[in-house]
Parts: sequence; C-alpha cells; structure tokens
Amino acid sequence: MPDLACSSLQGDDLCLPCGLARLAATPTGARLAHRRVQRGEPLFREGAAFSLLYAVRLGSFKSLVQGENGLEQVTGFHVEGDILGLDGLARQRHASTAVALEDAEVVALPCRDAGLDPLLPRLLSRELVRQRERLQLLVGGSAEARVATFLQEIARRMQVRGYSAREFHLRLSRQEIGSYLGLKLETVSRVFSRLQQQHVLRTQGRHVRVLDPAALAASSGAHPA
Amino acid sequence: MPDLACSSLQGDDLCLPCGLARLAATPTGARLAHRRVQRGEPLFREGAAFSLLYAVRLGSFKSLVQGENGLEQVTGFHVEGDILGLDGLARQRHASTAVALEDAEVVALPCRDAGLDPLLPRLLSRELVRQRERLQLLVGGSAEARVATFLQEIARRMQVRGYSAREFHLRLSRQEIGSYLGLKLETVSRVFSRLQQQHVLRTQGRHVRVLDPAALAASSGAHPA
DNA sequence: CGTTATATTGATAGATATCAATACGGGTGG
DNA sequence: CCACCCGTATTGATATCTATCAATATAACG
Repeated sequence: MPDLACSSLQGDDLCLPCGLARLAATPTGARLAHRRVQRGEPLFREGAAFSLLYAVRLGSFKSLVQGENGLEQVTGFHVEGDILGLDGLARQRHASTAVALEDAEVVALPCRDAGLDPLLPRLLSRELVRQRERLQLLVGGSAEARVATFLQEIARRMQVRGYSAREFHLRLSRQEIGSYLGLKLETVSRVFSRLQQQHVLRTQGRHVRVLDPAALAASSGAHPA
Repeated sequence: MPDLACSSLQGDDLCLPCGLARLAATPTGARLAHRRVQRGEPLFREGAAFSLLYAVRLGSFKSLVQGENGLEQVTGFHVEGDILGLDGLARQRHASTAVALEDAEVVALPCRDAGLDPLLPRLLSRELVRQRERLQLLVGGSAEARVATFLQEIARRMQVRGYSAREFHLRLSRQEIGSYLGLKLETVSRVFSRLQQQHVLRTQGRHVRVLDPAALAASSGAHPA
C-alpha cells in the first residue's frame, strides 16, 4: 500500500518508489542489478538493443535524441525515482540516449517481470500525459512561461529529493535548457536576466535562488497576449 | 503472425490490426462490443471514468484537451486501426476527449485482457515515441514544415485506408489544424497558399491534391535557417 | 437566396532567432 | 599564487517569423 508521502507527492496513486519497494520485496527483487554511471557517461544509447528498464536511485540524467542533422536535442531531465528506457519497448531498441548529469546509480528492471508488469501500462500512460502537457507548454507558452515552468519543475523535484526548492544548482547549460525548451541559449539567458531584474530569482551561472515562488508561478502562465 | 502488409506499413512488428485480428480470434474476442459514433459526437470525454480502450474500425476522430482558459486544443487525429483512450490508464480517468470527425465505428477493448495485455506496453511505448517526434516537429519546425509534415501524415494514413495519398479531404478546419500544429489559422492558410503558388499542391477549401510529393517532403524539413 | 461559418489576403506589431561582441569562471601551467 | 585560456554566459543590434487586427471572399446550409 502506498504510504502517505508518496500519494501526496505524486497526486495520484501511482507511485514508483512504492512500486519499487514492493518489487524489491519479492523474490525477484532480491537479485535486481544495481549499476553505477559516472557523470557524463551514457546509461544507454539511442539505437542500442533494448533489454532493461532503469529506475534512477541516485543522481540525475538527461535524455536526448540525435536530430537528422546530427545535433543532439535534450528531451528529458530525470531524477531519483524516475524510470528510464520506456521508449525502448516499442521497437525493442532504445529510442533515446540517457546521460548521467552527475555520478548516478540505477536499478535495472527486467521488463517482463511479475512485479513490474501490472504497473507498466500505467507508468507509460502517465508518461504519455506528461509528454502531452510538455508539448502544450512548448507550443503555447512564451519563452518566459517555458523557463518558469522548467524552474518550477526542477524546484519540485529537488524538494522531492529532500533538497531546498528555493535554491539549487542546475545541471544543464543554457544551451541544454534551451534545447529542452525549444529555445536558443541567448533567449534562455535573457529570460533569466529579466526574472532577475523583476526580483523573482537570483542566478549566478547555474546556481539559482528563487526569491518569489508565487511570481515564478505567475510567469509560467500562457502568452502575454 | 503479422502479415506482410502490416509489417511493411508500420515499420515495425507492432501492428494493431494484426493484434486485433488475433484478439478477435480468442474466446474473449467473440464478445467484443462494437459501438457507433456519429459525426461530431464524443466517444469519451476528458475527466470521465476510464474503463475501456477503443480501436477505430471505421471513420476518424480528433482528440482534444481543454486548456485552462476553456479553449480546446486539438492533440490528435486518428483513423482506422488507431487506439483511443491510452492516456486514461494512468489515473483511470480519460485525459482527453475524442470526437468523431465523420460517422465512425469502434471496438471496445477491455484493458485487462489476456489478449491485449502483452501488446499494451508496446503500444503505449510507440505512442510515447510518436508524441516525442511530434513535439520535436512543433518545437523545431517552421510553420511550413509543420503543415507539410501534417499533410504527409494524412496522405500516408489515407493510403493505409486504401484511399489515394495524392488527393483527399481534410476533416479539420484551418483552426483545428492550427490548434493541432501550434499555429494560428491565418498562418495555416498562408502556408497552404504558398505551397499552392509553388505548385506543390492545389487546395480548395478542405480538399487537397498533392501535385509534388517530393517537394512536400522537402518542405517538411527544419527551419529555413 | 440570404445568412453564417470558414477561408483568404493584407498591413502591422510582437516575439524569438541570429549575428556579434564582451564578460565571467573554472582549471591549468608557469 | 598569479596569469592565461577556453568554454559558458550575458548583453546588444538587427533580421525573420508568426501573431494579431482587419477587411473581403468563398463556401456551407437552411
């Protein structure tokens, strides 16, 4: 049964850490393989044969796909509790590359497993909904809204991990943030500057301190129109 | 075993019509409920309790979500063979509304079913990959690229349904197309006009005739930069 | 045939991209 | 310990694209 912290944090009754805990308690779970990944190293690469899903235990990852021009585009940012590799199920081949943003540790999950099986469709469905929300943001939101939402997302995740939601260190460059948000790095930088002028936050390079969470939330609304 | 047409059309070995055929052959399949939906009518609504998935048998659907402002945004366009309702699994509540664009017929699929169960994660994963591709297009592509890709997608689907890929009738208004592509209706109209001037296609209202498929494909590339 | 929704086209404004120059910062080697 | 260097970030000027506002035209429909 999901514990209180889980259900309140996730907003629904689908809590992966709980599921994992259950899974780990089964005989199968006893031999779940852990794996460590160093900062900058890939956990898996786009196109590689798919065999395992991974749950992030420690650290964070970015996922990316290669554009047809060879440029990499950042498609995701993942922390502790997130599942990586879901997009590999379709063709039994990874559809994205996952790279550790800091030294990290994952648990490998055999995807045909009695413990995970019943959870899998719901996990995937949740990802689907999230992706759509992200799409709506990127399509309908201004640069400011995108960056503000991104920062709120990071803050929320930091909080989940037990860190401050008010002050954190971005593990992505302006370039990578821009790629993730469909913006150029200069635009990301300008938005940061503007938010700083408005005393919504203070940034120094990748270090961010949120001064006015409410104002940040307000900035994440739709176009100024 | 998937037949040749299926695998060649889908580009992978995950073919829903085939899966359905298999499913229909099982004892469970014998009592699969069919349901007809009239043009303009919803198959299900966002927020409604989720219980069934639907496979489109005949006709086409749009799916949409309500923006916070009450405006509806088109998030999908579905034809024969597509599965509707996948986003409802996560919270056991539909996350989008599906509306028939013409008189349509669907088969209801109980989502906990021995026949469907093994297919479900892969179907979901495929949707995930598609959604991401769509996102990349909408974020990185010019208005022309978006419209061109949209038209190619329609053409491909028309072909799958046995119709001409060169000439077809759009079942969406400029407004709806714009909503789907993250553009304003005027922009969509202008792109159509431009493509017409370049003799890539001929449009008359919602009727489209593709004159130069190669040029259309070329237009679906990234920004003119 | 009139009436209304949809589509086209034009003029202009607003937002982000692009090009370019400068500033900062972290690490290395002198 | 300081100076230098290179990747990263900031800031400015301008270009480009799409949205917006507005008018007209066309199509759908009773």
